[in-house]
Amino acid sequence: MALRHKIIGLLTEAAAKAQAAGKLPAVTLPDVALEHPQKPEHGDYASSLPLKLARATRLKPLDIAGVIRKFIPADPAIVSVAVAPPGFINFTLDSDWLSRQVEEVLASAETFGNVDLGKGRRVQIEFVSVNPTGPLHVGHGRGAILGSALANILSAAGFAVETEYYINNAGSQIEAFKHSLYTRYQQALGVDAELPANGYFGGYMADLAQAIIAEDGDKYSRLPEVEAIDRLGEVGLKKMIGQIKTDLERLGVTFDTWFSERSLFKNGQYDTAMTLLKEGGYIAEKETATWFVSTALGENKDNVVVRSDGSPTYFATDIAYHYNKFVERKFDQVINIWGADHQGHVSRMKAVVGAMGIDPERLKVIISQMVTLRRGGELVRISKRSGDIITLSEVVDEVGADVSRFFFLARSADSQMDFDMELAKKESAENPVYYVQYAHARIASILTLAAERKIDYADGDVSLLTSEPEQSLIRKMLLLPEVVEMAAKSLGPHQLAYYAQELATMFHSFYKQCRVISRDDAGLSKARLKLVVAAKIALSRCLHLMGMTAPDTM
RNA sequence: GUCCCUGUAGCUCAGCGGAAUAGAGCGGCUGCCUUCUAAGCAGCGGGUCGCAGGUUCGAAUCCUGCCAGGGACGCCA
Repeated sequence: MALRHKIIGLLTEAAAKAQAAGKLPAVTLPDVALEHPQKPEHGDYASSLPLKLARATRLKPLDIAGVIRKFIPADPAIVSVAVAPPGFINFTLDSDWLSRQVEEVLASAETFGNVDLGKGRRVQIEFVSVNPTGPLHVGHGRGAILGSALANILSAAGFAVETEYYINNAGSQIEAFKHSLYTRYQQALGVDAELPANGYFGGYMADLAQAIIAEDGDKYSRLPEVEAIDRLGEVGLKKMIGQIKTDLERLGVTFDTWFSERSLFKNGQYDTAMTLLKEGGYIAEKETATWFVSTALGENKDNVVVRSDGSPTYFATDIAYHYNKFVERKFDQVINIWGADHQGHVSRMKAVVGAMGIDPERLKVIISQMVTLRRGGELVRISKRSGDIITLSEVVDEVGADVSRFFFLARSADSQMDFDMELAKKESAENPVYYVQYAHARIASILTLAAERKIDYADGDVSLLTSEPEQSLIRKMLLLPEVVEMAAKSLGPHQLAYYAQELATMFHSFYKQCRVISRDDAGLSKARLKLVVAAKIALSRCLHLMGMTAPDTM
């Protein structure tokens, strides 16, 4: 069990025992707040529980703290429990216990940092899900990286995670794509043709047409137009999806499932979902269209699900899709990562989930805010319709996958961000990405030297690790499980990026102050080798959870 | 007009289930390479936490209003 929970447990029990013994009024206990104090002299963990109890019990916080402290049993991990004004209870970890944790980290190896928050519950994370009508740009990259890191974190937190890309391959945008492609195809073959007004004007469409001509020649031009548009369009879609997949793989983003929107119509789930809503009384006909009456659920307005021409809207298929997620596939929890332009969709989606009899709390939507791409001071437009577009893969070409990932992960999804490629490249020498990876490489280098000198440190005695730099490094390492838990609970992968930097700082500082491989003190060398291996585990876990590489040389 | 996100150090951002002198990186200024990678370390300087009220023993954190920036309000997706 994580240390943090253990201490919370000690406090809760102590307060309850104090109440049972009549030393503390039997008021309802609040949730125990436990934090890491800023000042080292305040210990490793501090609780303000006495302060919170002061009003209800009408006692002085310091007195409450004194009473609770008496009921906290001795624990091997804790050397002291101190009462401090205005009413804190401070816990300081035992130095021997800390040293011994190095062995624990080594024993857990690649599972170090894992926690059992999820208890095997099934979580689906759906992200990116861009219409396959054009290449990915930076904004999509942000969602992709966020989603894949979150998937890693939730797995580490004990959830059974499945990642998914929802392919919107039905609907009017797809029709526009097919028409645009057909036009470009004709043009490439020397036929006079004009793009539809709602078409895709990007240069990549002409490239796509050329690529298809290179493979299949002009065979689609010999078909009747309607059939040609469809057959050609399908080939184009397949190629587009393939390109998206490749771009994502370059960033280390993969999916367990590529889910087809069309399948919802083939297997009848679309009809089932609509029937379900109809039976619930949430469907109404008005103005020749069919509406989901979201106003009945407190929404601002109703939404069309079936247009006057009988075709379903995007919202309608999304309803069916969520029916599929919750009812057919029975995910305990579903997380959707959407771009900022979809935020208006969140509340009605939750409303509709509730209308289908599913607890809306099981659906979490993360809105990743806009990314503006810059080159120095210059803004780069990323519109898909206009020809002027910097694709995600171009960004990855320039700054690399690791840097891209770290830059996106170092910000919470809530805040808009500028992605300045100039800066990402220019700063590369002083980059936090390299700072963290460098720590890992330095350890690898130490281990190489140890191997060259044939040092066997299996019998290293970790109890020798008592100095301040050593203990600080251990303390920081031991926070990884807490960070994983926090990041999983708050769905905030950025916390890992900050922690990784702090951990690297502790290592670099230790490295400067403590010579690991020394001819003078073989015993200490062996102990420190163990420490360094443990730190390497913690660092590489961090980097891997973020989907980054942990290089041995730099 | 309604709704969502943001406003913290020169810049980019953490912190926002309230609590002990507000943090990091970059940039600026000082020092530090005979031994495991200086892509490093140690230190200095830098803040009315957008503004105004309110709740509280205690607010960057919670509530209300306002201001500023971005986004959404389609029988597009």
